[in-house]
Amino acid sequence: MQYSLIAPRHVGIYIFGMLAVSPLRCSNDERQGEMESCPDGVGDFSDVFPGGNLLDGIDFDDLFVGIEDGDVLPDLEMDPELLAEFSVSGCSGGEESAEKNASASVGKVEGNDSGRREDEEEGKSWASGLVSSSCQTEENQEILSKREEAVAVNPPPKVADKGRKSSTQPKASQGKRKVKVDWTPDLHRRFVQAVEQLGVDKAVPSRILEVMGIDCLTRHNIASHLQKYRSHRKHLLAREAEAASWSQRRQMHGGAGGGSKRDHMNPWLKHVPTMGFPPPTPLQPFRPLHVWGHPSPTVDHSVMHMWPKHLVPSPPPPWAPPPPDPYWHPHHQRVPTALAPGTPCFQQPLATTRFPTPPVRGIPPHPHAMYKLDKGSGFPTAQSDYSHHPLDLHPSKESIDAAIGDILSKPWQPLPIGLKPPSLDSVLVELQLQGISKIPPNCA
DNA sequence: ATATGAATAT
DNA sequence: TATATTCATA
Repeated sequence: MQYSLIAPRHVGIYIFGMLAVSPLRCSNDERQGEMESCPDGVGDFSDVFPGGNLLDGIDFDDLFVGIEDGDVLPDLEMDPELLAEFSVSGCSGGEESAEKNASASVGKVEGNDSGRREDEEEGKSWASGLVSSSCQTEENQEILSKREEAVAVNPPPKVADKGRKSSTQPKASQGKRKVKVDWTPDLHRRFVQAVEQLGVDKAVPSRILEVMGIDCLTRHNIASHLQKYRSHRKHLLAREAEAASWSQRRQMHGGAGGGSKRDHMNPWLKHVPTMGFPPPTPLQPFRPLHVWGHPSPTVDHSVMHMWPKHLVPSPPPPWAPPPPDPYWHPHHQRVPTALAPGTPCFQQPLATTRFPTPPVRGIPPHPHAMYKLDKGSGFPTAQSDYSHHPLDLHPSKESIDAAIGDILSKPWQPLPIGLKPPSLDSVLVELQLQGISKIPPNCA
């Protein structure tokens, strides 16, 4: 069940408000049939406030904001007729199962009541109390549902109601509250599809909206998401460029196969197999299906498989899945390293045969694959902070010393993705074998 | 007048 | 943090 943290909280808030003024509630009473949003957790406080303490979960500021809004509490008295009307007016009130259909939960009641400045969602974001509305794609597949809270109840404008902006209706009753779109994986997938179909360069909000064909979304929703998408893409491209540059430098200097003269001169190049590194493009092991960016048109979905349950590491080895992209989708991957059994995965590209085991120390195959060794357990933990500089492939003596000091004192280890990192001990042994004496005392 | 996108707010 | 809103401008 996917919630934005905001949504259920506010829902709870208004439920709380309702409880104070009205017996109307989402529970096993006679309203159950109409309040179809209940099964989704709206009425389940244990869902909303896992801690079990209702009061703790309430943001009274928001509550007061809602009350000040003036139309919140009165509207808590919902007219069953409106609900009925709601349910037949195109958006089903039923809740889809969260794991099957992406549902965009919608939470926040907008405080801004000032004059309408928007256009296209006029008449779309009519609200209803504590019900879920859902949007469907052209294929009639339920993709997005906006859950609206206890807000002003306004019947959806009927088709003939095109002449909106009836200036006679000022604002408050216009039920125009915008809702927060939860960009679920499914929704995002459609977004990316649309963007790619249009071409990344030509993809502008309005066109994307068209292509996506989800009329619950507004151009602004898209624009906001697009902004983030582009930002991420930029980030990603920079990373790949950097990785490619590393790869290139390695090729230029490393030479093939057995050590070159250079290898003798540079202890950090010893034992470095030339082809021993993953491709610059981070093909991550246990790659989750939904990642930001492009939906990998090159990925053959026929090789996609369900990771055998009995092979799913439990707990997953810390070195196996580097954070998919900590910059990007933490929301839907709250536990990036935890792989639920049955999670569809792309198979790791032959880590044991294509890449050396054990891995080579000291030279980053990918500048951002950083780990640090836990001195207690000896296990590495993934580093999501990209600010650490990778080691220079061909460092001067000084930079070697600096790097050693840096690595061992932190100690951050740049490692090939998907490979088991060396233990701290083995690093120290290696350094000693190489006659490197400058091991910071705090690492011994 | 309106769509866009960066900046900023929530 | 993710998404919404504002704001400058094209």
